[in-house]
Amino acid sequence: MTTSGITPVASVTRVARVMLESPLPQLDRLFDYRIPDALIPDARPGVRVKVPLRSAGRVSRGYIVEVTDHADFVGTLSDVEEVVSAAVVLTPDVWALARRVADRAAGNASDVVRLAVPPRQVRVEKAWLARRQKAGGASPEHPEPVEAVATPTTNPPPIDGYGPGVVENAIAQRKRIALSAVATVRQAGNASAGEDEAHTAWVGAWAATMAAMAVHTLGLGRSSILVVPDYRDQEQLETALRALLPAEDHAGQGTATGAIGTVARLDARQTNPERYANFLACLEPRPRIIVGTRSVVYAPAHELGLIALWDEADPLHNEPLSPYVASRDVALIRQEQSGSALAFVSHSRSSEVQRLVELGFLDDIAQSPRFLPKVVPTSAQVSNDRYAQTARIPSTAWQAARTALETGPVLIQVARPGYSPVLACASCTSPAHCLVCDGPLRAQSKNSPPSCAWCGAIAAQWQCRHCEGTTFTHIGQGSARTAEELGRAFPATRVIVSDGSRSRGDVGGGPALVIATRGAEPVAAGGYHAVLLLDGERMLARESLTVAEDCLRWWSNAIALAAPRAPTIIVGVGGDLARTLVTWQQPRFASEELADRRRLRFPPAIRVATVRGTAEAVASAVKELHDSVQGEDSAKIDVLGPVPDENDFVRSIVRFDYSVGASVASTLRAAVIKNATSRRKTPGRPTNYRTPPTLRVRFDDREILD
DNA sequence: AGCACGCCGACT
DNA sequence: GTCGGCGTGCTC
Repeated sequence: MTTSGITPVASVTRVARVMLESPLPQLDRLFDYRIPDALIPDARPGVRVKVPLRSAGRVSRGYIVEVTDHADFVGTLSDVEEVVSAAVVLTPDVWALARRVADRAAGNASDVVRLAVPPRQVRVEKAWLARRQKAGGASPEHPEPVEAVATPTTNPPPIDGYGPGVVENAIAQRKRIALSAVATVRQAGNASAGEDEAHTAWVGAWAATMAAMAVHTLGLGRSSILVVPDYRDQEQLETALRALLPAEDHAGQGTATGAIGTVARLDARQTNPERYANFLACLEPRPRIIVGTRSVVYAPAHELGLIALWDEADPLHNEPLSPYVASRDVALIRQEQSGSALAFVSHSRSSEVQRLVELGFLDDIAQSPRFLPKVVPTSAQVSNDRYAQTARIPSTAWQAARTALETGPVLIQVARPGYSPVLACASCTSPAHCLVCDGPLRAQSKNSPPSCAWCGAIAAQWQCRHCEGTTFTHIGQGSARTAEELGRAFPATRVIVSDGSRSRGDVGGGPALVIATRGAEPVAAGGYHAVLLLDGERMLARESLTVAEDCLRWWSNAIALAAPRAPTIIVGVGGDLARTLVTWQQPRFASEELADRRRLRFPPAIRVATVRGTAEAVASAVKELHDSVQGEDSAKIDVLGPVPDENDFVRSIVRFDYSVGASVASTLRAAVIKNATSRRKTPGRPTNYRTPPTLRVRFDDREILD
């Protein structure tokens, strides 16, 4: 191809910068490879590749994240071995997000990318590429044509409950908001649509609000990502969306190789082909509403206009895979990178979100006009009624349930079954603690003396630390039995049970007794005519720093399933918690909770990182941490422990201010890499035995407070 | 991970 | 001399 005197264009070396799919922390950086001429058309940023690593014949999978003309690497480049597929699956913004999320949690970007990009499904991908080619002639050589923007056929309905235009403006101005959901249920769409399914069309008002927000965003030509904790919430949201969008927008859900409509979904219950088809649809250059559980927050989205999380404090938003970053934190980073609007929608208020509100980082949007559920606290004093006594229900609650059952369904919330009975002081009902180590006391069997769950000491000469009491009581004993007995107490009434294993999405509007464990309450058509929160004391007796916050969330979400003006009876809960529910002022409670955490220097007032490993590895990491902070910053970090952990490891907890988070993460990351690259043999083991990583770090673990 | 390189003890 | 044990380090 050389013409005399002219430098051939092809002589410029094309370099691919590649992220390797490897769990090794020392490989968590970009590697440069030469792109052979034959691969140049397909080797674009975002495609999957195979590249050689270290020695001939060994290949690693990875993604090209950048293509340049100059390698940073001084040395001979290896060639990219293969472009696995021309599909650009790791978009630049998702890559940037993955890198930032990994850095914040001292983890691998490739671990985050694994959450963001589902496993490749060859058939689905081929069908999608062929359809794209046919539709727009899109090809690696030609930029993808911009498809006609889908405009909603119906005008977006006003987002009501917050004053005219308030939420719409927040979306248009790309604000970050904490939005208090309206605490009742709504009928999705109008009654004429799908009459035989009329009772299934009731959803929490939050779902109607979030759906309307997404449809409004769609009207601005932008995509939304809606993140929910579980599939039951997802079903409500999809029901609400179906009511606002024409049927064709929901197309393609069952068929992995068919085209996906405006609404795409990504959740844990999908088959791999279904998930990949929906994922690929998100890559298309048209605005979509993307609905799913926690990892949907990483979905590629064309012109992202809104990220909205429902009930962000639900533990299901916490990712159980390394690097364990909760969807709230991912959303905050993604909002910053994309400049989209961001909404945390909930009934209760977490201390994390309250902190962001008090910083002025989130705008607090309250309801207007104010919708106040009718909450009635009552003592645990059991009614004189014979049936009520059998079921241990106080008279107020008993009467409310009886009255409501004449006209409609009644919800009874009980604690999770299988909860080990909690021992408490018989006179003041505060949880009983071990006199030796302060651990929780348990009764092994009915008649054995209580012993400590931590140190095993028998609590023989026990005395309550709050009052003078010396006798025990079992709190919330037998809530499973409660359900059974309620059925007998209300004969001739239909009893529906909904718990973790047998959960119901919705129930009809006729009289029925619905017994649900907290978090598994079905939506009732028209709302419940009464709600009974029976196991309050027992739920509060959990050993956790976040117990009050958790209970408020469970109770608030159940209360929000009541019909307007229908009473909620909460049994055996008084003080601030009851007042918070009666006045429906969860943010004020969260503010006090946050103030307490500041005093105690607990999250979310500060951040935490757990460092686990051999005593030497942990000590060395902690030393580097102390060395890394100078002067006044040294007061922003403190270390608890080390204390013994599982199998000869120790554990330290690092507490640090948000302002030094990046530095703490990079220091601990360096310690992890150093540990992984300089491994030593373990004495007394077979030759060539290598210890598994002897240093692990985890950021922002909520469970260390339990 | 998995493989190459290099530095000390027993050997034809 | 040098063979090969295993500890250490690197991967574009």
